[in-house]
Amino acid sequence: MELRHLRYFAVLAEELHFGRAAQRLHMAQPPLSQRIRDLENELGVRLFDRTRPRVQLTEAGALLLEHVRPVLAGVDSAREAMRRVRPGEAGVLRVGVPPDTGPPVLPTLTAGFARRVPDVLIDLHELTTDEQLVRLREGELDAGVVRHPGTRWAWSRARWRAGNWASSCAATTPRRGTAARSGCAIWTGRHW
Amino acid sequence: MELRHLRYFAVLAEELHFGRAAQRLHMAQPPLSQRIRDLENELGVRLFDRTRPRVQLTEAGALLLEHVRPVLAGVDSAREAMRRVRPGEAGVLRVGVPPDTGPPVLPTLTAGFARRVPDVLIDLHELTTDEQLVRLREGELDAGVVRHPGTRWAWSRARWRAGNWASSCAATTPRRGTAARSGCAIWTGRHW
DNA sequence: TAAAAATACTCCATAGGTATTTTAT
DNA sequence: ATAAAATACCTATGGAGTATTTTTA
Repeated sequence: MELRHLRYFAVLAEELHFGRAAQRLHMAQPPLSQRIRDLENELGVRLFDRTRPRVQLTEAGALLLEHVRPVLAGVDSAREAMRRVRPGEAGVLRVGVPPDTGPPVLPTLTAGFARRVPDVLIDLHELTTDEQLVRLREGELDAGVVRHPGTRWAWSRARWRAGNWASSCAATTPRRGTAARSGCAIWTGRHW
Repeated sequence: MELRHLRYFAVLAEELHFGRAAQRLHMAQPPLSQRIRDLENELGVRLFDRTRPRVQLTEAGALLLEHVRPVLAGVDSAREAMRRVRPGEAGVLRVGVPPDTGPPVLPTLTAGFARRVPDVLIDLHELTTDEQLVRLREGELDAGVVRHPGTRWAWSRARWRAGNWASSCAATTPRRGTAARSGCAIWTGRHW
Protein backbone atom coordinates (compact mmCIF):
# COMPACT_ATOMS: atom_id res chain seq x y z
CA MET A 1 0.00 0.00 0.00
CA GLU A 2 1.43 3.33 -1.07
CA LEU A 3 0.20 6.89 -0.83
CA ARG A 4 -0.65 6.66 -4.52
CA HIS A 5 -3.37 4.13 -3.73
CA LEU A 6 -4.77 6.18 -0.87
CA ARG A 7 -4.85 9.35 -2.98
CA TYR A 8 -6.67 7.54 -5.77
CA PHE A 9 -9.06 5.99 -3.30
CA ALA A 10 -9.86 9.33 -1.70
CA VAL A 11 -10.61 11.00 -5.03
CA LEU A 12 -12.73 8.11 -6.24
CA ALA A 13 -14.61 8.14 -2.95
CA GLU A 14 -15.51 11.75 -3.68
CA GLU A 15 -16.36 11.39 -7.35
CA LEU A 16 -17.94 7.93 -7.19
CA HIS A 17 -17.18 7.62 -10.90
CA PHE A 18 -14.03 6.01 -12.29
CA GLY A 19 -13.90 8.15 -15.41
CA ARG A 20 -14.28 11.50 -13.65
CA ALA A 21 -11.95 10.49 -10.83
CA ALA A 22 -9.29 9.47 -13.35
CA GLN A 23 -9.73 12.82 -15.07
CA ARG A 24 -9.24 14.67 -11.78
CA LEU A 25 -6.14 12.56 -11.16
CA HIS A 26 -4.76 13.35 -14.64
CA MET A 27 -4.68 9.74 -15.66
CA ALA A 28 -6.62 7.23 -17.75
CA GLN A 29 -9.46 5.19 -16.34
CA PRO A 30 -8.00 1.66 -16.62
CA PRO A 31 -4.97 2.23 -14.36
CA LEU A 32 -7.27 3.77 -11.76
CA SER A 33 -9.45 0.67 -11.85
CA GLN A 34 -6.31 -1.43 -11.48
CA ARG A 35 -4.95 0.49 -8.50
CA ILE A 36 -8.31 0.35 -6.71
CA ARG A 37 -8.48 -3.37 -7.39
CA ASP A 38 -4.94 -3.76 -6.05
CA LEU A 39 -5.89 -1.91 -2.89
CA GLU A 40 -8.98 -4.03 -2.44
CA ASN A 41 -6.96 -7.19 -2.93
CA GLU A 42 -4.27 -6.13 -0.51
CA LEU A 43 -6.78 -5.22 2.19
CA GLY A 44 -8.96 -8.21 1.40
CA VAL A 45 -12.00 -5.95 1.37
CA ARG A 46 -14.32 -4.61 -1.30
CA LEU A 47 -14.27 -0.81 -1.10
CA PHE A 48 -16.74 0.15 -3.82
CA ASP A 49 -20.00 -1.32 -4.96
CA ARG A 50 -20.01 -1.28 -8.77
CA THR A 51 -23.23 -3.19 -9.28
CA ARG A 52 -25.58 -0.30 -8.63
CA PRO A 53 -26.39 2.30 -11.25
CA ARG A 54 -23.92 4.51 -9.51
CA VAL A 55 -20.62 3.48 -7.92
CA GLN A 56 -20.98 3.59 -4.17
CA LEU A 57 -18.75 3.25 -1.13
CA THR A 58 -19.20 0.03 0.75
CA GLU A 59 -19.30 0.09 4.53
CA ALA A 60 -15.64 -0.90 4.56
CA GLY A 61 -14.87 1.83 2.06
CA ALA A 62 -16.54 4.47 4.20
CA LEU A 63 -14.55 3.27 7.20
CA LEU A 64 -11.31 3.36 5.25
CA LEU A 65 -12.04 6.87 4.07
CA GLU A 66 -12.22 8.06 7.67
CA HIS A 67 -8.74 6.67 8.24
CA VAL A 68 -7.30 7.85 4.95
CA ARG A 69 -8.32 11.50 5.13
CA PRO A 70 -6.20 12.36 8.17
CA VAL A 71 -3.29 10.40 6.71
CA LEU A 72 -3.32 12.43 3.51
CA ALA A 73 -3.78 15.63 5.49
CA GLY A 74 -0.78 14.63 7.59
CA VAL A 75 1.35 14.16 4.50
CA ASP A 76 0.33 17.57 3.22
CA SER A 77 1.19 19.24 6.48
CA ALA A 78 4.55 17.48 6.50
CA ARG A 79 5.30 18.93 3.06
CA GLU A 80 4.15 22.31 4.26
CA ALA A 81 6.42 22.12 7.29
CA MET A 82 9.39 21.26 5.09
CA ARG A 83 8.67 24.27 2.90
CA ARG A 84 8.78 26.57 5.86
CA VAL A 85 12.20 25.29 6.82
CA ARG A 86 13.82 27.11 3.92
CA PRO A 87 12.22 30.55 4.03
CA GLY A 88 12.94 32.72 1.03
CA GLU A 89 15.55 30.29 -0.15
CA ALA A 90 13.87 29.72 -3.45
CA GLY A 91 14.16 33.38 -4.45
CA VAL A 92 12.04 35.36 -6.89
CA LEU A 93 9.73 34.04 -9.57
CA ARG A 94 9.34 36.42 -12.49
CA VAL A 95 5.94 35.82 -14.07
CA GLY A 96 4.35 37.29 -17.14
CA VAL A 97 0.57 37.77 -17.19
CA PRO A 98 -1.76 38.99 -19.95
CA PRO A 99 -2.42 42.75 -19.71
CA ASP A 100 -6.15 42.39 -19.18
CA THR A 101 -6.00 39.83 -16.40
CA GLY A 102 -8.60 41.18 -13.99
CA PRO A 103 -9.26 40.95 -10.27
CA PRO A 104 -11.16 37.66 -10.24
CA VAL A 105 -8.29 35.76 -11.85
CA LEU A 106 -5.05 37.32 -10.76
CA PRO A 107 -5.62 37.33 -6.98
CA THR A 108 -6.72 33.72 -7.15
CA LEU A 109 -3.59 32.76 -9.02
CA THR A 110 -1.15 34.62 -6.81
CA ALA A 111 -2.86 33.65 -3.57
CA GLY A 112 -2.97 30.01 -4.61
CA PHE A 113 0.66 30.03 -5.59
CA ALA A 114 1.77 31.85 -2.46
CA ARG A 115 -0.06 29.29 -0.37
CA ARG A 116 1.68 26.44 -2.16
CA VAL A 117 5.10 28.02 -2.36
CA PRO A 118 5.36 30.51 0.49
CA ASP A 119 9.10 30.96 0.16
CA VAL A 120 8.99 32.41 -3.34
CA LEU A 121 8.30 36.06 -4.09
CA ILE A 122 6.19 36.71 -7.16
CA ASP A 123 7.34 39.40 -9.57
CA LEU A 124 4.44 40.13 -11.94
CA HIS A 125 4.78 41.66 -15.41
CA GLU A 126 1.86 42.54 -17.67
CA LEU A 127 2.83 41.27 -21.12
CA THR A 128 1.20 39.92 -24.24
CA THR A 129 1.80 36.30 -25.11
CA ASP A 130 4.30 37.26 -27.82
CA GLU A 131 6.24 39.49 -25.43
CA GLN A 132 6.19 36.73 -22.84
CA LEU A 133 7.67 34.25 -25.29
CA VAL A 134 10.47 36.63 -26.18
CA ARG A 135 11.38 37.30 -22.54
CA LEU A 136 11.13 33.62 -21.67
CA ARG A 137 13.61 32.92 -24.44
CA GLU A 138 15.87 35.67 -23.18
CA GLY A 139 15.74 34.38 -19.64
CA GLU A 140 14.06 37.52 -18.37
CA LEU A 141 11.03 35.60 -17.21
CA ASP A 142 10.78 32.36 -15.28
CA ALA A 143 7.17 31.58 -16.15
CA GLY A 144 4.27 32.69 -18.28
CA VAL A 145 0.56 32.62 -17.55
CA VAL A 146 -1.62 32.09 -20.58
CA ARG A 147 -5.35 32.01 -20.98
CA HIS A 148 -6.45 29.18 -23.14
CA PRO A 149 -9.60 29.37 -25.30
CA GLY A 150 -10.75 25.97 -24.04
CA THR A 151 -11.93 25.12 -20.58
CA ARG A 152 -8.52 23.82 -19.53
CA TRP A 153 -5.05 25.21 -19.58
CA ALA A 154 -3.13 24.21 -22.63
CA TRP A 155 -0.05 23.24 -20.69
CA SER A 156 -1.77 21.33 -17.95
CA ARG A 157 -1.03 17.90 -19.31
CA ALA A 158 2.54 18.69 -20.27
CA ARG A 159 3.34 20.33 -16.96
CA TRP A 160 1.84 17.46 -15.06
CA ARG A 161 4.04 15.01 -16.90
CA ALA A 162 7.06 17.21 -16.27
CA GLY A 163 6.33 17.08 -12.56
CA ASN A 164 5.52 20.73 -12.17
CA TRP A 165 1.76 20.59 -11.95
CA ALA A 166 0.67 23.47 -9.78
CA SER A 167 -3.06 23.77 -10.26
CA SER A 168 -3.72 26.97 -12.18
CA CYS A 169 -0.23 28.31 -11.75
CA ALA A 170 2.30 28.05 -14.52
CA ALA A 171 5.66 27.97 -12.86
CA THR A 172 9.24 27.03 -13.52
CA THR A 173 12.12 26.80 -11.14
CA PRO A 174 13.01 30.21 -9.80
CA ARG A 175 16.73 29.69 -9.96
CA ARG A 176 18.04 32.28 -12.36
CA GLY A 177 19.96 31.19 -15.37
CA THR A 178 18.52 27.73 -15.53
CA ALA A 179 14.85 28.05 -16.34
CA ALA A 180 13.12 29.57 -19.31
CA ARG A 181 16.22 29.48 -21.46
CA SER A 182 14.59 26.55 -23.20
CA GLY A 183 11.89 28.88 -24.39
CA CYS A 184 8.91 27.57 -22.48
CA ALA A 185 7.53 27.53 -18.99
CA ILE A 186 8.02 23.84 -18.43
CA TRP A 187 10.81 22.79 -16.13
CA THR A 188 11.47 19.42 -14.70
CA GLY A 189 13.80 20.24 -11.85
CA ARG A 190 11.79 20.78 -8.73
CA HIS A 191 8.40 19.47 -7.65
CA TRP A 192 6.07 21.90 -6.00
CA MET B 1 6.63 11.04 -2.05
CA GLU B 2 5.31 7.60 -1.21
CA LEU B 3 4.83 5.69 2.02
CA ARG B 4 7.94 3.73 1.10
CA HIS B 5 10.05 6.84 1.56
CA LEU B 6 8.44 7.75 4.84
CA ARG B 7 8.89 4.24 6.23
CA TYR B 8 12.54 4.23 5.26
CA PHE B 9 13.00 7.67 6.73
CA ALA B 10 11.39 6.69 10.03
CA VAL B 11 13.58 3.60 10.43
CA LEU B 12 16.74 5.47 9.52
CA ALA B 13 15.79 8.20 11.98
CA GLU B 14 15.72 5.53 14.66
CA GLU B 15 18.86 3.66 13.69
CA LEU B 16 20.93 6.65 12.53
CA HIS B 17 22.98 4.18 10.51
CA PHE B 18 22.32 3.37 6.85
CA GLY B 19 23.63 -0.17 7.05
CA ARG B 20 21.63 -1.21 10.10
CA ALA B 21 18.51 0.58 8.90
CA ALA B 22 18.74 -1.21 5.56
CA GLN B 23 19.09 -4.49 7.41
CA ARG B 24 15.97 -3.77 9.44
CA LEU B 25 14.16 -2.92 6.21
CA HIS B 26 15.30 -6.16 4.57
CA MET B 27 17.11 -4.37 1.79
CA ALA B 28 20.62 -3.40 0.72
CA GLN B 29 22.24 -0.16 1.82
CA PRO B 30 22.59 1.61 -1.56
CA PRO B 31 18.88 1.72 -2.43
CA LEU B 32 18.18 3.08 1.04
CA SER B 33 20.70 5.86 0.46
CA GLN B 34 19.03 6.54 -2.87
CA ARG B 35 15.51 6.75 -1.47
CA ILE B 36 16.60 9.07 1.32
CA ARG B 37 18.37 11.23 -1.22
CA ASP B 38 15.23 11.25 -3.39
CA LEU B 39 13.16 12.34 -0.40
CA GLU B 40 15.60 15.10 0.44
CA ASN B 41 15.59 16.29 -3.16
CA GLU B 42 11.83 16.29 -3.41
CA LEU B 43 11.41 18.22 -0.17
CA GLY B 44 14.36 20.46 -0.94
CA VAL B 45 15.70 19.87 2.57
CA ARG B 46 18.61 17.96 4.04
CA LEU B 47 17.21 15.45 6.55
CA PHE B 48 20.39 13.80 7.86
CA ASP B 49 23.81 15.11 8.68
CA ARG B 50 26.35 12.61 7.35
CA THR B 51 29.46 14.64 8.06
CA ARG B 52 29.66 13.85 11.75
CA PRO B 53 31.13 10.61 13.08
CA ARG B 54 27.61 9.44 13.49
CA VAL B 55 24.67 10.10 11.18
CA GLN B 56 22.35 12.60 12.83
CA LEU B 57 18.94 14.09 12.19
CA THR B 58 19.03 17.68 11.04
CA GLU B 59 16.55 20.13 12.49
CA ALA B 60 14.38 19.66 9.42
CA GLY B 61 14.67 15.89 9.81
CA ALA B 62 13.50 16.02 13.41
CA LEU B 63 10.56 18.17 12.36
CA LEU B 64 9.65 15.80 9.56
CA LEU B 65 9.79 12.85 11.93
CA GLU B 66 7.13 14.45 14.12
CA HIS B 67 4.87 14.64 11.08
CA VAL B 68 5.72 11.22 9.72
CA ARG B 69 5.11 9.18 12.86
CA PRO B 70 1.37 9.89 13.09
CA VAL B 71 1.03 9.34 9.34
CA LEU B 72 2.53 5.86 9.56
CA ALA B 73 0.49 5.13 12.65
CA GLY B 74 -2.61 6.22 10.77
CA VAL B 75 -1.83 3.83 7.93
CA ASP B 76 -1.39 0.98 10.39
CA SER B 77 -4.68 1.70 12.08
CA ALA B 78 -6.38 1.84 8.68
CA ARG B 79 -5.06 -1.64 7.89
CA GLU B 80 -6.18 -2.80 11.31
CA ALA B 81 -9.66 -1.42 10.73
CA MET B 82 -9.91 -3.22 7.40
CA ARG B 83 -8.95 -6.47 9.08
CA ARG B 84 -11.77 -6.15 11.55
CA VAL B 85 -14.28 -5.67 8.75
CA ARG B 86 -14.09 -9.32 7.74
CA PRO B 87 -14.39 -11.17 11.03
CA GLY B 88 -13.66 -14.84 10.76
CA GLU B 89 -13.76 -14.61 7.00
CA ALA B 90 -10.26 -15.91 6.62
CA GLY B 91 -11.12 -19.18 8.32
CA VAL B 92 -8.83 -21.55 10.16
CA LEU B 93 -5.06 -21.75 9.96
CA ARG B 94 -3.74 -25.24 10.64
CA VAL B 95 -0.25 -24.93 12.04
CA GLY B 96 2.30 -27.55 12.93
CA VAL B 97 4.68 -26.84 15.82
CA PRO B 98 7.61 -28.87 17.20
CA PRO B 99 6.53 -31.13 20.09
CA ASP B 100 8.81 -29.49 22.64
CA THR B 101 7.83 -25.90 21.96
CA GLY B 102 7.52 -24.49 25.48
CA PRO B 103 5.60 -21.66 27.14
CA PRO B 104 8.03 -18.84 26.39
CA VAL B 105 7.86 -19.40 22.64
CA LEU B 106 4.41 -20.66 21.76
CA PRO B 107 2.32 -17.99 23.54
CA THR B 108 4.46 -15.29 21.96
CA LEU B 109 3.94 -16.75 18.53
CA THR B 110 0.19 -17.27 18.82
CA ALA B 111 -0.45 -13.97 20.57
CA GLY B 112 1.61 -12.10 17.99
CA PHE B 113 -0.18 -13.79 15.14
CA ALA B 114 -3.63 -13.31 16.66
CA ARG B 115 -2.87 -9.61 17.06
CA ARG B 116 -1.85 -9.31 13.42
CA VAL B 117 -4.57 -11.51 11.98
CA PRO B 118 -7.48 -11.41 14.42
CA ASP B 119 -9.92 -13.01 12.00
CA VAL B 120 -8.08 -16.30 11.72
CA LEU B 121 -8.44 -19.12 14.20
CA ILE B 122 -5.26 -21.04 14.95
CA ASP B 123 -5.41 -24.80 14.95
CA LEU B 124 -2.17 -26.09 16.54
CA HIS B 125 -0.69 -29.54 15.98
CA GLU B 126 2.43 -30.83 17.72
CA LEU B 127 4.48 -32.50 15.00
CA THR B 128 8.11 -33.17 14.15
CA THR B 129 9.56 -31.39 11.16
CA ASP B 130 9.33 -34.54 9.04
CA GLU B 131 5.69 -35.06 9.95
CA GLN B 132 5.00 -31.42 9.22
CA LEU B 133 6.50 -31.72 5.76
CA VAL B 134 4.36 -34.75 4.97
CA ARG B 135 1.17 -33.05 6.09
CA LEU B 136 2.04 -29.84 4.30
CA ARG B 137 2.44 -31.85 1.11
CA GLU B 138 -0.86 -33.58 1.72
CA GLY B 139 -2.64 -30.32 2.30
CA GLU B 140 -3.47 -31.21 5.90
CA LEU B 141 -1.52 -28.25 7.23
CA ASP B 142 -1.46 -24.63 6.10
CA ALA B 143 1.80 -23.68 7.78
CA GLY B 144 4.71 -25.06 9.71
CA VAL B 145 6.73 -23.48 12.49
CA VAL B 146 10.35 -24.53 12.55
CA ARG B 147 13.16 -23.68 14.92
CA HIS B 148 16.28 -22.81 13.09
CA PRO B 149 19.75 -23.47 14.55
CA GLY B 150 20.87 -19.95 13.68
CA THR B 151 19.66 -16.76 15.25
CA ARG B 152 17.19 -16.10 12.46
CA TRP B 153 14.42 -18.06 10.86
CA ALA B 154 15.51 -19.88 7.78
CA TRP B 155 12.52 -18.77 5.77
CA SER B 156 12.55 -15.17 6.79
CA ARG B 157 14.17 -13.85 3.65
CA ALA B 158 12.16 -16.04 1.36
CA ARG B 159 8.88 -15.21 3.03
CA TRP B 160 9.69 -11.53 2.95
CA ARG B 161 10.30 -11.66 -0.78
CA ALA B 162 7.09 -13.59 -1.24
CA GLY B 163 5.21 -10.82 0.53
CA ASN B 164 4.24 -12.87 3.53
CA TRP B 165 6.66 -11.54 6.09
CA ALA B 166 4.96 -11.89 9.46
CA SER B 167 7.68 -11.37 12.04
CA SER B 168 8.22 -14.63 13.84
CA CYS B 169 5.12 -16.26 12.50
CA ALA B 170 5.33 -18.67 9.61
CA ALA B 171 2.01 -18.47 7.86
CA THR B 172 0.36 -19.26 4.57
CA THR B 173 -3.03 -18.35 3.31
CA PRO B 174 -5.72 -20.15 5.25
CA ARG B 175 -7.88 -20.85 2.24
CA ARG B 176 -8.11 -24.58 2.09
CA GLY B 177 -7.06 -26.33 -1.05
CA THR B 178 -4.72 -23.61 -2.22
CA ALA B 179 -1.88 -23.37 0.25
CA ALA B 180 0.65 -25.95 1.30
CA ARG B 181 -0.10 -28.13 -1.68
CA SER B 182 3.16 -26.82 -3.06
CA GLY B 183 4.95 -28.51 -0.20
CA CYS B 184 6.15 -25.50 1.77
CA ALA B 185 4.81 -22.76 3.97
CA ILE B 186 5.47 -19.99 1.51
CA TRP B 187 2.50 -18.46 -0.22
CA THR B 188 2.38 -15.36 -2.32
CA GLY B 189 -1.33 -14.66 -2.40
CA ARG B 190 -2.20 -12.47 0.52
CA HIS B 191 -0.21 -9.89 2.44
CA TRP B 192 -0.57 -9.87 6.19
C1' DT C 1 -27.85 0.51 -27.45
C1' DA C 2 -25.04 3.48 -24.82
C1' DA C 3 -22.19 4.36 -20.88
C1' DA C 4 -19.05 2.72 -17.73
C1' DA C 5 -15.96 -0.47 -15.68
C1' DA C 6 -12.97 -4.37 -16.44
C1' DT C 7 -9.43 -6.82 -19.14
C1' DA C 8 -5.40 -7.57 -22.34
C1' DC C 9 -1.35 -6.03 -23.87
C1' DT C 10 2.73 -2.95 -24.26
C1' DC C 11 6.07 0.30 -22.62
C1' DC C 12 8.64 2.83 -19.41
C1' DA C 13 9.93 4.77 -14.88
C1' DT C 14 11.45 3.75 -10.69
C1' DA C 15 13.05 0.75 -7.05
C1' DG C 16 16.25 -2.78 -5.78
C1' DG C 17 20.62 -5.44 -6.28
C1' DT C 18 25.85 -5.87 -7.00
C1' DA C 19 30.24 -3.92 -7.57
C1' DT C 20 32.96 -0.14 -6.79
C1' DT C 21 34.53 4.33 -5.38
C1' DT C 22 34.72 8.12 -2.25
C1' DT C 23 34.99 10.02 2.32
C1' DA C 24 35.98 10.62 6.98
C1' DT C 25 38.14 9.23 11.07
C1' DA D 1 43.53 1.63 7.18
C1' DT D 2 38.93 0.79 8.06
C1' DA D 3 34.15 1.54 8.22
C1' DA D 4 30.38 3.70 6.12
C1' DA D 5 27.98 6.18 2.73
C1' DA D 6 27.75 7.46 -2.08
C1' DT D 7 27.96 6.33 -6.96
C1' DA D 8 27.65 3.53 -11.30
C1' DC D 9 25.41 0.32 -13.61
C1' DC D 10 22.13 -3.42 -14.45
C1' DT D 11 17.75 -5.74 -13.85
C1' DA D 12 12.99 -6.21 -12.96
C1' DT D 13 8.65 -5.11 -10.90
C1' DG D 14 4.87 -2.21 -11.09
C1' DG D 15 2.30 1.56 -12.89
C1' DA D 16 0.42 4.03 -16.87
C1' DG D 17 -1.17 4.07 -21.62
C1' DT D 18 -4.09 2.28 -25.74
C1' DA D 19 -7.25 -0.82 -27.54
C1' DT D 20 -10.79 -3.84 -26.59
C1' DT D 21 -14.26 -6.51 -24.26
C1' DT D 22 -17.75 -7.17 -20.83
C1' DT D 23 -21.56 -5.59 -18.15
C1' DT D 24 -25.76 -3.34 -16.97
C1' DA D 25 -29.30 -0.19 -17.16
